[in-house]
Amino acid sequence: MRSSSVPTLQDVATEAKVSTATVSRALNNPESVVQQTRERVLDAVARLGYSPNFGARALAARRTNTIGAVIPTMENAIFARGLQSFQETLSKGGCTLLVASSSYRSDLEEEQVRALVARGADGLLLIGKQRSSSVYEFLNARSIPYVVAWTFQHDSDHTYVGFDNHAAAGAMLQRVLSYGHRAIGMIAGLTTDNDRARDRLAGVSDMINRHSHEDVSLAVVEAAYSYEEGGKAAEMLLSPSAGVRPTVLLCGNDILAVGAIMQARKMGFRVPHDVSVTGFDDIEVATVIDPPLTTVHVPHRDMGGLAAQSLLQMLRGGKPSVSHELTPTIVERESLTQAS
Amino acid sequence: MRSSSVPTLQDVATEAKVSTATVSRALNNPESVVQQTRERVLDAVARLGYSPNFGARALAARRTNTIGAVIPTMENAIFARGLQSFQETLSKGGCTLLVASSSYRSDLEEEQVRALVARGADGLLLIGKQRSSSVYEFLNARSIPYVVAWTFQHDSDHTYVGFDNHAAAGAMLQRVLSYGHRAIGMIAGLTTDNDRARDRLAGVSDMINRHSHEDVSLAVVEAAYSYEEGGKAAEMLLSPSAGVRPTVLLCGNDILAVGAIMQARKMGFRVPHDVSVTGFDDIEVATVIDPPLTTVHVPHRDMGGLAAQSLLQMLRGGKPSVSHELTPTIVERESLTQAS
DNA sequence: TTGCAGAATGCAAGCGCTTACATTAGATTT
DNA sequence: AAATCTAATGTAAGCGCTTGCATTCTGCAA
Repeated sequence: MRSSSVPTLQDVATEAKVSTATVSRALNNPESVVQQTRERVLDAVARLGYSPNFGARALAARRTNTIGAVIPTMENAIFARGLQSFQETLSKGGCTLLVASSSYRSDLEEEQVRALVARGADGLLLIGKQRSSSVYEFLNARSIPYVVAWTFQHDSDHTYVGFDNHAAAGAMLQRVLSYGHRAIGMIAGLTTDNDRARDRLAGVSDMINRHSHEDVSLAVVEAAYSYEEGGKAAEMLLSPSAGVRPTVLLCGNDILAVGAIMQARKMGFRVPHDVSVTGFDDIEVATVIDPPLTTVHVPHRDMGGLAAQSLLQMLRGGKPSVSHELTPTIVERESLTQAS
Repeated sequence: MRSSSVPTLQDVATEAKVSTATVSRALNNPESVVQQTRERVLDAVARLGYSPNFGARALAARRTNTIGAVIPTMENAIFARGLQSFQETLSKGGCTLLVASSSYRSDLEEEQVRALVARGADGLLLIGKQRSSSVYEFLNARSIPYVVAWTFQHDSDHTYVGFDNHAAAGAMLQRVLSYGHRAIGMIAGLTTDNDRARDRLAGVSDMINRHSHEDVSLAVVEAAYSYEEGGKAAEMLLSPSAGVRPTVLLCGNDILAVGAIMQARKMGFRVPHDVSVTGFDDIEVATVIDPPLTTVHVPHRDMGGLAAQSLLQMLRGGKPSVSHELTPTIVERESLTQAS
């Protein structure tokens, strides 16, 4: 072994008095090597402190056992749970996860996709359905499998593992209506470059149109996904100057909802007595805030797990995986009550 | 170009009618190639949709321009801000960030360190000072530079970019005492495998010992870093069966503090009137919760930026970087008031 | 025109690993 | 004991890129 340097496969081979091929096999495919040899090799590995060179391995094997995920943000918990189970399932399948974030910008997303692929990602997890077709072309040209999650679409060329944001938001609106609310405020996520936010907003407004005979009003404010922005949006909707004051604030996700609740309180409103608030996602904070949030529960863990399984399967079998549609449910806690 | 396959450097070279060396230079070192050639090459790259193979590049160049970071968790916002600016600075320096998480377990941390290095990380960001010396040995044997962040230690062999958790927590305790509190409750983070949590706890209790003549009482509960656990801990400390009821809850971080505030409310206490609560970190939620949290502000962004700079410098110059000690400050908002 | 320095480019040797194929050793049969 | 088969191991050819060194251009001075 060249002193002062990192040990290579060759060094291990010399140390164990076998060929590099045998070392490689002993490491990657242990049962193809006889017990005694295997021990000699592992011994040498330990003695030398060898660890394989990822680049070389990737180069030679033409695969990296790495899956990439491009998520919009790591800054809040929205994607954490789903990603966590995605990762767990992947790792059971012998794959590592590489995460990149796009900051909700599709140009950055494309860049990150390329970066992950350049780093050798064998497959990709993409969030949401809105992106330039060049991303798909790029991936297809390299026959890199991918799964689109957090959303769902019928009759598509792509593999989806997600749910219908439009329908789920519509269902929540119906629930809200059933509580007697007619003055609706909605705090939507920024709809630019975010089809989930857009679908949720559309789900609500489409459903309102269906109930138009009931004289329902809708005021919408868009807000970036942070507590603070949620609060600001709530302030706009609840301030006296804003016309008819909503009796309920439907929020595009739980972060916004929590921000809204806190702001409503600061303004002297009691939640839900004076104003109801609903969320979307059902992340941890939804159960902790006072009042506990009535929200749309998204089966994030299932979604992550299924997405990973699909990807793994596409990697192994090469067969085009089928889409999975999950169904969110409404979790009633205490932040939604009868219109006052 | 072999049809149906991903284009390689060779393909680009052929297409541009130059050698592979020239293509490589045109891409990595543009000024070493004459304008006209460069254009021909870039043209060919675009036409072919070429993107370089990371593994091959790493193998040949013996560097990846990748920095790894092993953080305890991605699940909450504690590390988000610091990591964000770490990333930004890195990317200005032409490096990519690879993140792995250790789940607050040092065996996993070691594993992740090896994984990142195997993936070709040129340098590493480590959180906290507690880890097996074999990690350092491993890194040193491979001469991989690393920076230890989120903590600080004088006279150490390692490069630290962080702050003195012990002192900061002590300072907060002093502030609390100055508000007249004598019955102190502390909700500490889990101290196993977490030196920051341990230092903060020790900072508080050491400071109390210094004030022992003032008859100060301290009750401690440890809790995992989640709103819910923070709430449970608060419940234990505030329940009537727990002996003398604390008039203030010092929390190991803001997440715990928010959980504690919410729980205190549920139990019918007014915050801060009946019980004060303090946090640590000053993450976004601290400003949004009601009442806004009095907490220790940690200069996360500076810390991340400095850590990245140090690493970059060690990578370039090879010179051992110096440690940086940052000073947290106490931000007074509304959750801490006079003892009742 | 010739010579020459310096810039631009090409050549080719690896980087550390995997894997098809060749070889050898052991077990089994005749 | 020879022949045959199979399992274990070795040989060596790349994988796609970078880079030291050799070669070929330039432009300019002599």
